[in-house]
Amino acid sequence: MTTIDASPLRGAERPGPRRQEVGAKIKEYILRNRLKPGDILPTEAELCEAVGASRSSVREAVKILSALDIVEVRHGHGTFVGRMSLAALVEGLTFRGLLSGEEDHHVLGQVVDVRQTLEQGLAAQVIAVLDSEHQAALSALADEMESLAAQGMDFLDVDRTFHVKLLEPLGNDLILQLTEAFWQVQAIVAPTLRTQQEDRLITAQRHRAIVHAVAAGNVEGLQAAIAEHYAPIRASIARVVQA
Amino acid sequence: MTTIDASPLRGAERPGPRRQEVGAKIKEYILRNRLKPGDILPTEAELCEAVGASRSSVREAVKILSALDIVEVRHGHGTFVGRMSLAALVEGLTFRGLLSGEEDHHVLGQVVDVRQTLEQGLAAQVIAVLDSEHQAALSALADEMESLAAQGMDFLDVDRTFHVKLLEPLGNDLILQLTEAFWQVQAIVAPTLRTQQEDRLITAQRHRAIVHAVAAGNVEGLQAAIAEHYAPIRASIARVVQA
DNA sequence: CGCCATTTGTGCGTATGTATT
DNA sequence: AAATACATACGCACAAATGGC
Repeated sequence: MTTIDASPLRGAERPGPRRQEVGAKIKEYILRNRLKPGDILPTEAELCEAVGASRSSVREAVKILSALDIVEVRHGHGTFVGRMSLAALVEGLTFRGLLSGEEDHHVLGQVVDVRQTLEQGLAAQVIAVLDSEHQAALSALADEMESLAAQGMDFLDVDRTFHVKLLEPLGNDLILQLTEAFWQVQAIVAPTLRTQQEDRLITAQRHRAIVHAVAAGNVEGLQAAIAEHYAPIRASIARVVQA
Repeated sequence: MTTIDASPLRGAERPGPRRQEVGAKIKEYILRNRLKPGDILPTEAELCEAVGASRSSVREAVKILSALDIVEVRHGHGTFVGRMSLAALVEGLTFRGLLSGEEDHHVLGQVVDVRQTLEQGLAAQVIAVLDSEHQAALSALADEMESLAAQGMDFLDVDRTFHVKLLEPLGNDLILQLTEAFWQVQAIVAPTLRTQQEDRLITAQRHRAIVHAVAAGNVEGLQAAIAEHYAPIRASIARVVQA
């Protein structure tokens, strides 16, 4: 028999809502079988039989797990173990930011705080583990940003790549994903405060200052450069609060 | 008519899965009506009619939103705007940690890295804004921890409160919630590496060192104290990796 | 207290869209 | 091109929980 049981659960218990129970069992199944991202899971019908629940309950449970990127559903193909990204964090924080952004942008300000804290706090380690290869890559990205800014174009993708590359040598996946997540939140929420084009030019130049500080191996200089890099967005937020 | 439309969507489009479309409309509804956490939403039946979808689709959409804590469903009562906590981050990261913890605990190690980076990076601000009231509270918590540790009892709740109180004066909700989220992940995942009782005693004492550094207004001393505070858990992780 | 209306939770049948073979 | 396997969507009926009367 292939019954999936998270816990022995004797006869008449009330383990909460059905979908929660089913979700727990699916997670148990993944753990017990040592499944990795991309591995396929049983079909809905099989899951129904295994956990003893109806399709509705199984579907709702799977949808919750897919929202957390613990599983990934591909229409007409099957259900697979997800890549466990921080997409849920992005969506949740983005919505909070949009909701708060109707008046002030205090959530956006907090996101900027966290980004700056993380990057400044990691400044010493970044300099310690930096190799010439990454340094060259960062420099090239700064060039590209300045070029795009000069043409009045936005450089969102380049900016995102820059901040990821900056922390990549640390070898900490979680920090990288958090960085990208907060970047995405800012990128989605920030446009509600229409930043001037001047700010973009300044921001581009501030990335070069970061590269210089990294190359010089100056920890305090890097921290200062990071702080100045976030100054324009902070000013934009403050501007809205006053108005 | 009370039709909820996120976008004009002309006749025959393919706006992706039904539940996604419905979820977007529900979020739109919350935004447009400036609803706050705790406010009630239309019933499932009303949502069905408003968005023109079946109850199954609406339910799946609502379940996804509830997983992100954007809405909160109370059986027999109704659906409400959620408190938008970071519960989804906790659940996702916890599962990742448990999955990786089957062999090494690299996810747990990354969580510790982030916690330490945040607290060290905020050390200067913490000292700057600290008042005597919070300082007394932290000292009392350190006392309690040492007392509990001496009796061989665990002090999880006290530890959690300590780290929250430490960063509370900063007035940044997001940082506070992230701190609590990562703390929860560590509290759930760490028990899979059975930490010795000695470590608990040491950890309790290290909290007192943090209090002293804060009181002394010594930024670098505080950062060092924070680093040493995380040393035992790091050692436990390293121990498992070797074995 | 019990009763009852409201609302969400669960189960099931069926038809449709999608991808692989 | 056809067949197969699978997820998607809809609709209905009933169960369970909550709150007010």
